[in-house]
Amino acid sequence: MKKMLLIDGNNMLFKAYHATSYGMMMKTSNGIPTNAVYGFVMMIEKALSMIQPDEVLVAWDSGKPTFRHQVYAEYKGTRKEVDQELIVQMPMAREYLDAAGIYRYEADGIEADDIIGTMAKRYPDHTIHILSSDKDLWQLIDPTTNVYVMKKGLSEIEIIDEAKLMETKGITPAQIIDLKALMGDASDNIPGVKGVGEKTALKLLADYQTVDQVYEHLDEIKGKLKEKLETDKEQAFLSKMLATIKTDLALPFEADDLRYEKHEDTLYDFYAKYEMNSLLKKQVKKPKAVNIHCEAVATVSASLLQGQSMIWADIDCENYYDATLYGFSLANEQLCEYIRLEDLKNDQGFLQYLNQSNWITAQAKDVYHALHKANIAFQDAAFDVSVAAFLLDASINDYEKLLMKYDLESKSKEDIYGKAGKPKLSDEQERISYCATQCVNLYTLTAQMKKELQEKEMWELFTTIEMPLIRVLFEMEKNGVSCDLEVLAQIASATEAKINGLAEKIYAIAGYEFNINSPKQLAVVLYDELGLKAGKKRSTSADVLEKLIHVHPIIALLLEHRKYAKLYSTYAVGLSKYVHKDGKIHTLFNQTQTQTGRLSSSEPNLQNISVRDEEGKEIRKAFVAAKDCVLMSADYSQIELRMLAHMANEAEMISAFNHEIDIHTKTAMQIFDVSKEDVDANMRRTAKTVNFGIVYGQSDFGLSEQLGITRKEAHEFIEKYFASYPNIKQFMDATIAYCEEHGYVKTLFQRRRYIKEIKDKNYMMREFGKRAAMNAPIQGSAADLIKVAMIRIYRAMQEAGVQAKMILQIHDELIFEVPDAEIEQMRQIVEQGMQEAMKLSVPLIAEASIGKNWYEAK
DNA sequence: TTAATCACG
DNA sequence: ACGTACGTGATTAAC
Repeated sequence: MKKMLLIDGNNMLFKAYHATSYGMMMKTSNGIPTNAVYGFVMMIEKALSMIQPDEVLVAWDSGKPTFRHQVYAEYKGTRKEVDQELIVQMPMAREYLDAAGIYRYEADGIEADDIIGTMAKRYPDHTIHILSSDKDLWQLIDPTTNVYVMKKGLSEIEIIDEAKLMETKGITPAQIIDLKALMGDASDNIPGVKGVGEKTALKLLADYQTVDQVYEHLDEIKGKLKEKLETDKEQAFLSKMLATIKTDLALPFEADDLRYEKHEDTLYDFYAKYEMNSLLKKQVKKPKAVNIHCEAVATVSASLLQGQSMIWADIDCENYYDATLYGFSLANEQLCEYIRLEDLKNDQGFLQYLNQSNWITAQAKDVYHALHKANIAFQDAAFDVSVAAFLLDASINDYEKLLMKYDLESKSKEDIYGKAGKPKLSDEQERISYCATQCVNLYTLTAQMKKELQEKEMWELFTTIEMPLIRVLFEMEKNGVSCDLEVLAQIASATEAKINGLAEKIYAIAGYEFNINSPKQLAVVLYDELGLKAGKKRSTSADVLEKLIHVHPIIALLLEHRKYAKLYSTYAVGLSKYVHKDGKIHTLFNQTQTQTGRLSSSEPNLQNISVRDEEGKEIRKAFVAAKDCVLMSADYSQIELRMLAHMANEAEMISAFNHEIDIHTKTAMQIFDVSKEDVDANMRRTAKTVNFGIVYGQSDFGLSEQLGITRKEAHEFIEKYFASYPNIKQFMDATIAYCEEHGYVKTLFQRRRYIKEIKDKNYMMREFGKRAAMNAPIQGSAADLIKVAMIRIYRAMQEAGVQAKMILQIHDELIFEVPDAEIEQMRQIVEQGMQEAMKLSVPLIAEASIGKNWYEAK
């Protein structure tokens, strides 16, 4: 017999919401609540795996009030308000069903119960499974129909059948209607008899079976109960009618339409969109069985050393600096071989091949590091599939995701090599087989990706920027930056003392000791113990606390404590853990990480070293130049605003940059309607905030929050801004329109950022999409620009044969370690390289400065 | 593992 | 009526 699963959508979603809405609400990083949908998914997945149905239907209540609602309203007045957090998740739950390929139905004036009742009775040759916590549905139970109830939140399911119903309540399915008629059901808009609960109702039914019988024998009943029954007699019969589920609706679908099969790809996207990471991980694709013959050889066959071959480095999972290289596998369309590290060092053919810039790999930067550590010379790879995949889809930021996206065999690398920091003894045969598989994967991917990059006009970006950049980043990581552990240690101990002193004062005010680093405990102290007025949320973040700084003396102490705690743990102590034996920090520059095309830096992040705060800035004194060298820092002046002026072709702003007018002063003149002489420091500061805000697509509300002014004033500033720079307004509008049409925006170098949120049903998501669309071309083009500059400078340095080294990039800033003798030569190379990286309609200004350490070189 | 916080451009 | 600035990474607390 076929199995049909009928799900009461509203009931399940409500249940899920209330089971998950205690404490901290589950939300996406953009603030969309997802708890109810998450619970809903969990329950449905659970039911699907338990029942293994052939057909599935999720029925929803009518959006418009039904007859039952209207009747009920007469007795009870208006219905209870539903939480906004739940309402926004209703369309999301439907979105999930569509992604999962589960049939759903709703129609005006029809309730879910009646849809379920009709389907249950229409197919006596099916086994019917109903998923709902609504006891009303128990009236549908028969030998081929049972009801599943979620128990204990989301994890357990209880099955109710005829026997179970008799056992627990002592009634038959048909008597459910009578039960409801007597006891009512507030959640289901059934009034019942006032003052009669479940216990009384069950007793009456035990004696008289039905409501009709109860009233026929009313004379046998005594006292208060009799009165109650008499008073609400009409209501009891009305309730019976209301509680009776319809089983004869005309529905525009049949069992065949409900056939269910799992939709892996669309579900993956859904989970990713709403950041349901635990579900995302379970969404594994079935690996394809690939059987590749690959053996370890002493010398690589000649056929693999002609033309383009795939090369996969057999490296473990450690950070590049500590990683172990075992060997390489190579493949072309006919052949696949593996060569051990000790053998390849004697294989002249292979060593030569690596110097031909004709090889293809993935995560080339890691391969460069491995080759370098093994003392093997090499030329750049011709094609890095990891970088290519990232350009085509920025969400593909690691190799496992790449395999997943292209549906290739995926044996986890960690299974073979162990995790970073916890390597395991690997089996050579297993490694060879893994590497061979990846080589074949490279083969599959390369042709496909090359075509796609060309179609999307990103081939130039790929070959002239991203591929050459790999070498530059490799060199920077290898070079590292010297770090003075003594400076860090000094800051650590000084900071620790301040932290302890501040903590004591804070405890004295609070009246007891608590963990100041715990936002939860701190909120209790501030908003409960000290009675400070909480805003919307009981936030303890710095921007909220700053508004309270004059309200209570503890606030200033807390802010200071925070500052030093951060300084201590992240910088003074945190950085020292990354100093290698060579006295240097070797950060990672991630090329395939950000949505906009910027680099990111990690392990440690050297792109967020303190600078705005004077005491924090001291950390920069720990970043020092080698003996007889200086650090040279060169940064672009207002690169994003210049990029915006160029891309929007905004004459007024371009002219300001061409005449070397301070752009914030210029904007202040425009939005305050004053002459240059009348712009004071405060006006310039405001204009600066507006300039930045515009780049981020900020709203008047956001600007008013930022500046501490009224929303109206902020609105006027923005109006003035767009009136002064009309092409910027036009550019922003055109960018959004382009994104809405194509689903992506692009940079000067055709780098794409796909923004699926732009078409989202959810208002907040859509607004976020617009802001991201406005920002990405600007941020991304600036990222393209500095990448070009880095490559040009790297080449110029090679040509000049300097000893100087590029060591850091901080988005609009490059840092070099420069021998004293090369300072002027490098100043020329660097400034020219940055200024001439692109020809824009505004001048690009970059200035280099030097110092013995990073603090001085600014 | 996730949320809150804060450092940077 | 609602909610509100783009892009990152590290640390800590708490589940």
